[in-house]
Amino acid sequence: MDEQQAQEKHSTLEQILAQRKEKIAKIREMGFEPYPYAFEITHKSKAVTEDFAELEGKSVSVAGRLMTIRRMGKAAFAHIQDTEGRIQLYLSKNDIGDNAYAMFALLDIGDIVGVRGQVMKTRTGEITVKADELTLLSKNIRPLPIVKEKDGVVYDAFADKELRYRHRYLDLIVNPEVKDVFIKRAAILRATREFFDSRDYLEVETPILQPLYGGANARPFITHHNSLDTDLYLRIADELYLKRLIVGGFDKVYEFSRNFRNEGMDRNHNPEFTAIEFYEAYVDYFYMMDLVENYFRSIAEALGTPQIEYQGESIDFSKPFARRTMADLFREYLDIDLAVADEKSFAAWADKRAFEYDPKWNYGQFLDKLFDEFIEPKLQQPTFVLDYPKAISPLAKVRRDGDTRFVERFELFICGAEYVNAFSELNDPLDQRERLESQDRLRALGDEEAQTLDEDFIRAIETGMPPTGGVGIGLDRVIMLFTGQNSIKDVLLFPAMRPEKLS
RNA sequence: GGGUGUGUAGCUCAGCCGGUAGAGCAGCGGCCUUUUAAGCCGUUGGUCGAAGGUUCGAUUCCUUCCACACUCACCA
Repeated sequence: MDEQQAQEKHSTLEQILAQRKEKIAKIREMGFEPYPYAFEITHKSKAVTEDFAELEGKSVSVAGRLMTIRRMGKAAFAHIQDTEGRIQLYLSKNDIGDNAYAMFALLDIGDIVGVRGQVMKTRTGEITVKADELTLLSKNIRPLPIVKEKDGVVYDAFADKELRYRHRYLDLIVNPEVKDVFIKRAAILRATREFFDSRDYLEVETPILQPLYGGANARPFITHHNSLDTDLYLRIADELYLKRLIVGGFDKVYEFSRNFRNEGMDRNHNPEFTAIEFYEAYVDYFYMMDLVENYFRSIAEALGTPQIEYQGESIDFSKPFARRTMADLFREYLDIDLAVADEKSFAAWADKRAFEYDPKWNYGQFLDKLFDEFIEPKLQQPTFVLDYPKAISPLAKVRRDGDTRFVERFELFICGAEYVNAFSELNDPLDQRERLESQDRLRALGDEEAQTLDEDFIRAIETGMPPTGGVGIGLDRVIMLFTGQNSIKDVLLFPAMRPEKLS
């Protein structure tokens, strides 16, 4: 007694851990193995409740994590939770035997158990497995957050976002609705793959470690290859590699691309995120617009939700998406005529509206900033925005009507946020070289996000790339949209966090 | 980077005008064979995010720092 037992009475976290380790020893002394190798399950919790009519009185074998325990001397009720839900257990000393019941007395919320027993209904009508046999499958030593619930009201919810993100396993255990988001995420990825596979697209994998980074405007993560003694970059996009494949003769390719961008983090940005890029030879951006529209429609259908609510806006994917040119939108929202506008007139306009700008901005930058500030938030219903300034789109073909200030590029906006970026891909090698050289010059002048000149990519284009339509979609945002989440952290299982300081 | 807010027990939270901390759940010891936020009796558990400062005295006031959230900027 005395010292050790006095110690055991304390219940700081460390003491709780010590107590539970002691329980493991006791359980072994009683002849039970706290960490056995397997357990045969006949029914998931959901199957027991759904098929109750058939199963009543029959023997089933279920397993899961103990989430509630209500002991009443020689009998107890408990709930176990498995992937699909919860089922109540009834354990009585008579049925499982003195020894197993004594072992059960040492169990805690968070332990994983298997039970074989009869399906029944309790006096209050809850479907329950009346245990004949109890098997401990894994003894927990670290206490779970205790979340209680009554009549649909949750008490003491595990709500601290930092803890939820850092210890996602706990979040998944005690906040079951979190699971649904990730199940839906998987469904969206599956539907995406089916969408492209069924259209004869080839799924490909291209390097994540790249000697040069390109295909987007962003700062990269840099790493080092020891045996090559060379720096490599984590890709910011896979665009330039997919185009090489188009050159190589794969006419339709797509890739789920985990991209890495060394930039700010917020509700819409995580340093690593998932895009899908797809390229198709012999088509232009009009064709791709139709494809993208069909893509969103097919995802909505796959999820069985042709209409969704997001941030207070009702979106009906069965309706056609709006298509507006930049010129249109500037005329409508800002009363600016892009055909005659220039830096001076933009500046004058900005002065009038007290909009802060950098006098060094060129035509393209002005247009970009004014669009972001004044037009983007207005685009709530799905809207394709067509024709971006050439200066900010070095990989897109200029407009076919001869207005060389603009390129054939579209972005898709929903609820004021961008989801898709696409071009009629530039396949004129001379033009391409010029544009990337001009990006290179910008970078030399300190624009860290300007694109790099990748000679091998130029060589590929020089080899001859067919006319091609290309699209990138930010999948995390698509998932946010369809799961109703407003932070990217809530659709990533392990969002980026500052490393935890373990003192 | 700026602004706002938060940080107290394993979890969820109180703590007034400064006098070194409370509750519920969990834990521990009991009672209890149809409970379900089970109940009842008893009980342990805290470097009050960190470091300074003011003060006789700081969880409380001030400063700095750290972490997180929200937000703005930057950024797809």
